[in-house]
Amino acid sequence: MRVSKAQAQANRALIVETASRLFRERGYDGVGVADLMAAAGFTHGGFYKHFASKADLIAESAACGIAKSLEHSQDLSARQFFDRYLTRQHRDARDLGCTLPALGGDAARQPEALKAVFADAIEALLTALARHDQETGEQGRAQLVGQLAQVVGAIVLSRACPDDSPLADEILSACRSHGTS
Amino acid sequence: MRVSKAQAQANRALIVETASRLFRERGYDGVGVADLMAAAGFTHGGFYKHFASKADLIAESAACGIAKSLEHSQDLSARQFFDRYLTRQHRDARDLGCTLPALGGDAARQPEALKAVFADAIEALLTALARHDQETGEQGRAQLVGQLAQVVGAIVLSRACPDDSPLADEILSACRSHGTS
DNA sequence: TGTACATCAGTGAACGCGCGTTCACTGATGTAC
DNA sequence: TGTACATCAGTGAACGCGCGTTCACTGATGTAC
Repeated sequence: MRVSKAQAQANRALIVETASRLFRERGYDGVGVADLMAAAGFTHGGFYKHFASKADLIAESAACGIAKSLEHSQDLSARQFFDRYLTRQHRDARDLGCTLPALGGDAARQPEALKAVFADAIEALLTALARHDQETGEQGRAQLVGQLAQVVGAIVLSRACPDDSPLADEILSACRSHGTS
Repeated sequence: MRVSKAQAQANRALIVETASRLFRERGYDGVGVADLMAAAGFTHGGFYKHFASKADLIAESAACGIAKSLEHSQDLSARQFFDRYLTRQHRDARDLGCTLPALGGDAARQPEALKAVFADAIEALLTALARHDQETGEQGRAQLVGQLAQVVGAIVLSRACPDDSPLADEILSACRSHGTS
């Protein structure tokens, strides 16, 4: 059942995107190669025609997830970006949300190659946010780093609380109103 | 090889403490029951004389880890606590550091019972920090929540960067100097 | 343009391995007399 | 206090299962003539 080159490339991209979503939802250890391929509509054997190993896909899916986040932030000021970041929608949609709170904790235990992807991702996000804030000007990079840390921490802590927990909502709203760091 | 009641209780506590350390370092999926029991100096079979399941131990080890953090914060002001939080030592010693950045991301994918433990932990930590800040007084709870989110996020992001990454250090120092949220 | 053949994306069975959990067993501890 | 027996913490082999990875195979695609 060979498939056209264009189709194969599209299928590969679909696998990466599916992986990015599933990993964010269930973690790197929570998604098997077979799960993942089935979710993308394939059988597991074909996986190794596209990737050398699961670790390779993990690195690629992290880059893909962050690229999507950057697209979404394209036309937002830092303030707008952080305000959307600290919503219940973002908190509750792990699979579609930012990769940093979803997998940052896991990245710490992964190979250096993946950590490099995360470092590049953080750097790219800071650059994008700084670029759209040139009008306000006074926002220093250190302040931006501090704000990013705060919103990432807020999502991590809020998600660690039970689904109906008042604390989960309090964490988000407390950081929303004190977002000027 | 029966063992005295006191010894059995001490052994149980040792298993919980060992688990708390190993989980923080390698994550819940990264430590097997056999690994864990071996690290505590036992064979794996005895595990189920102490715990009904791995999930039960996970919940208990999280509570244990946070209790240790609270002890350490006992005589510190919020400012002192956060300053120690944002050090390279803390960043590099995952196994001995705070449970929130080490396992908060994983907790999001764990059963509600564990999330309840995390929510209680966050609440207890906020209470402890507020108590020692009554002298300064002006520190509102929302501000404290914001600061906690920031330091947790800073450790998560810093650990997600490669070991020798300048960005990893920059994140910590940026949050240290802007810690007044 | 049409034909013959090599390529290779995708299939699904199979591999060794480590996981969480169970179980028959051991022998020192705790208890009843 | 001393003896006989039940208890149960800890041992280590075994269980079924799902994991990442491999492999022989299929058949449409791409290529050479």
